[in-house]
Amino acid sequence: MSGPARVTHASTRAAVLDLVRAAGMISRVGLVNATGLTGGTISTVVRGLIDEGLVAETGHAESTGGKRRVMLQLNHFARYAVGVHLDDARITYVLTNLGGAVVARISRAGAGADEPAAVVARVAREVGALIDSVGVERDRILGLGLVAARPAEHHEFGRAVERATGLPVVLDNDATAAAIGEHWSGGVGATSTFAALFMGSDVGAGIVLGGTTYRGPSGHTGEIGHTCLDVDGPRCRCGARGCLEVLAGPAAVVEQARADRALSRAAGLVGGRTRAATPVAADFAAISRAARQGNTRAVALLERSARYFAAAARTLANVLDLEVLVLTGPSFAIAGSIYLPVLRAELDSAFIARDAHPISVRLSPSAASAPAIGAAAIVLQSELVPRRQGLRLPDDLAAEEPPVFGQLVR
Amino acid sequence: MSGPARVTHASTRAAVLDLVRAAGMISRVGLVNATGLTGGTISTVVRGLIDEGLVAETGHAESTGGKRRVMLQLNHFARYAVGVHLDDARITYVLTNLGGAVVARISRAGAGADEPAAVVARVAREVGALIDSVGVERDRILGLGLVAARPAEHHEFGRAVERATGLPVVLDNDATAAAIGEHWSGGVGATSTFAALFMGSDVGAGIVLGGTTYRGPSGHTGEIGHTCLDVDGPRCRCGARGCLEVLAGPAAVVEQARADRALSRAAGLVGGRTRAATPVAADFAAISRAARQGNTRAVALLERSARYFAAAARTLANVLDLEVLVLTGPSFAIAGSIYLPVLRAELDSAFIARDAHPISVRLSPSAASAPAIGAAAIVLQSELVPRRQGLRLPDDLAAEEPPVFGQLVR
DNA sequence: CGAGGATTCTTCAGTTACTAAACAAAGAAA
DNA sequence: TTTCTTTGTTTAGTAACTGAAGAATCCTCG
Repeated sequence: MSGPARVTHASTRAAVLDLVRAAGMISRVGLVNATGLTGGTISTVVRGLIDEGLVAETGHAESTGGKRRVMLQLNHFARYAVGVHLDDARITYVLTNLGGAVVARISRAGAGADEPAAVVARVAREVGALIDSVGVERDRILGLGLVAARPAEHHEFGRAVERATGLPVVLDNDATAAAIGEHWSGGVGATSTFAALFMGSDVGAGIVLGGTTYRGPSGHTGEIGHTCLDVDGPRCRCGARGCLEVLAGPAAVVEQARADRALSRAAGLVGGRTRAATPVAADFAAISRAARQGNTRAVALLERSARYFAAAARTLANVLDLEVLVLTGPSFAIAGSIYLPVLRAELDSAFIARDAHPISVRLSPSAASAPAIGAAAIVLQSELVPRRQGLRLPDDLAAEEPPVFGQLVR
Repeated sequence: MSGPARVTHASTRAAVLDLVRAAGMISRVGLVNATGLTGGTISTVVRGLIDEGLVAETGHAESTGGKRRVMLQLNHFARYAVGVHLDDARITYVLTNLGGAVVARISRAGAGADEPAAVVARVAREVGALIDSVGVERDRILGLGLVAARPAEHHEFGRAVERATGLPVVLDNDATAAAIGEHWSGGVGATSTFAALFMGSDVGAGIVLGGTTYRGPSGHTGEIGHTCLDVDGPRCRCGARGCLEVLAGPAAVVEQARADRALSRAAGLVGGRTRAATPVAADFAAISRAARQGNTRAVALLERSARYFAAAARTLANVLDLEVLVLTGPSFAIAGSIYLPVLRAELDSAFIARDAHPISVRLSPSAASAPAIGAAAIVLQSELVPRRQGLRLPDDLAAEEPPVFGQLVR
């Protein structure tokens, strides 16, 4: 069905553009070394990028004995992207520039049980406000990334948002988005193999292998919430026993805290007896606050959870031969300082490939908005990187194509 | 450093060749549909393959209203490859043709504590005998795949084998090789995402994602032996607690059986009190035999192990969104019938993406020699598939390049 | 200050791997 | 036989490279 298969100019252009972005500032010779292409090719590709206004020449480097290199930089404010993260507890909006830097950011209460149509209208309104707040022309915005825990359920919603905002919409998983956000924000090498451990209202992992995000055949990748950590443990909603989610997920932590009268009172848990609309995230935050203020029962509770997370992270690292593990998402934004040392200790002492290469465990510098930033980054990628690379391979089935994430809807 | 970056004719040629191999028999039009290339391109690529003697025209298909399709097939006996699997207990040799079909196969005792030089000489002799047994000319053999549990330790050994046999040698992990063997032998779709759960003297998993084998940045992929299944479990040699290997690996099963006097006697365990040279595999086989003959204690022991394996397999499937899981390796060749139903039940009831797509769990039809077959398949791949595809990307470090598996040494 | 080397960047002819489209060949249906 | 369908080949054209020559810029040293 779809178009030609050869690796066209488009992919080279995207690779060069991505190098310029990743490097921050680089010369044509630098691009020659980094890509393996010849100077002539780089010359023409760069000229095209400059003509489009995506890249600009910005001064010169020091001479190394001959002509000074002309330095190139991304023209950061040439294009923009919107990222929206639908969490149960909150909806986070960011507007980023071409470099993935956040230009504007707002956060509002979650949608709860509102009518879908009302939510669409609200999202469109809030996206409009976000854009207007910095006065960017609409035609400079490449699109809108919409990420959530179960993106497949938001397909129609995405279509509606597309109609309401007039922006092309890309759907994806929030954990995957968080990983892409980390990758895009630098800090992790361009070809690195890493996972973003995500904790929001639920748990997941975004996976990037050798610089390429891995989504799996049905987009259900990185379900570490259902990593088995006790074959005889309590039963999980997935049907199995002893999953990370039931043992140590945010909902489990909150439930355990609520069962502890003294802790409930000290932390001022809002959930209490009654099942409120979106209490897990709020209560988890309250427990984390209590822990940071030295409440030993809160600390013990979170450290217990962290030990389970550490075991799951180790499993993940061993299976995928990870180089980097980043903790992101709203819940890690709050409680990361408690989880981080526990995970680090586990992976330093028991990562199987540690003799071959170290594994770096760190907390995202922007954990709370990482999924939204990633959502915007996906838009940037899907606009700047070619849709499919390489040959289309068989399994010619695909009469009814499955929903594809991380690509523009329609 | 290394060569050009564009996707050259070589990769298309390899893709077409691989399609011919995978399909068994296919027409040019079939290749057009499968690749997305035009008829003209397929025409010239196929002509090249026929000229090289790798592909042959073999009759016609029924007409569908017009000219009958000329069917193409791999010229199976145009080239050969040798696969060698170094297990602690046994060394397995196979000679396969271009299609990956086993032409000759021998199996000898493991090397134990023999001198490396002696082992090299022995391997070279036995490879020679293997080749001579079917009278294939040396120059039709593409190379020798050498797979083992820790391939990095066999680098020098591989060089020596290369010198002794005169064949180019490719090193790789045995679990990865087993996965490639399964992939190559068909049964698993060309673009499928699957894992080969491997049990020999130890435990591992070979991973193929969307048709591409995943080796990780340091080749330490699929270490499911160190999947955590009990955060408070017994300590493992990797430094952690409750790893699959200590809870349910072959060595653990054998140890548990030896502690059971009645079972030891019934199964006739050779290990007994003393630590013999390579008893684990033999004893594991004895336990499996006893279980198949209805010994309830042996059955209970293996089923207990299977439950742990099932939990680890579920974790793996959930993280990678697997479509297929194949059990391979010598130990599954013997005990697969006991493990298979337990794993199947677990994944049918608790695989998180099961609503999106089914996961098929099956036993390899050639579990015992799968790693050796895979080793040969790696040679076929590394000869017929281009080294690197796409652009070489940055992280320009790599002054001292790390050892690369799955590619020819030198 | 100006020649000569070093380095960076551009230009341009040539190559490769494709596509598109016309054409030829072979069989089916009428 | 004529006409249609399908398969496969040939040919001219094109995109995206490479390689090599040349232009531009800067440094150094007499």
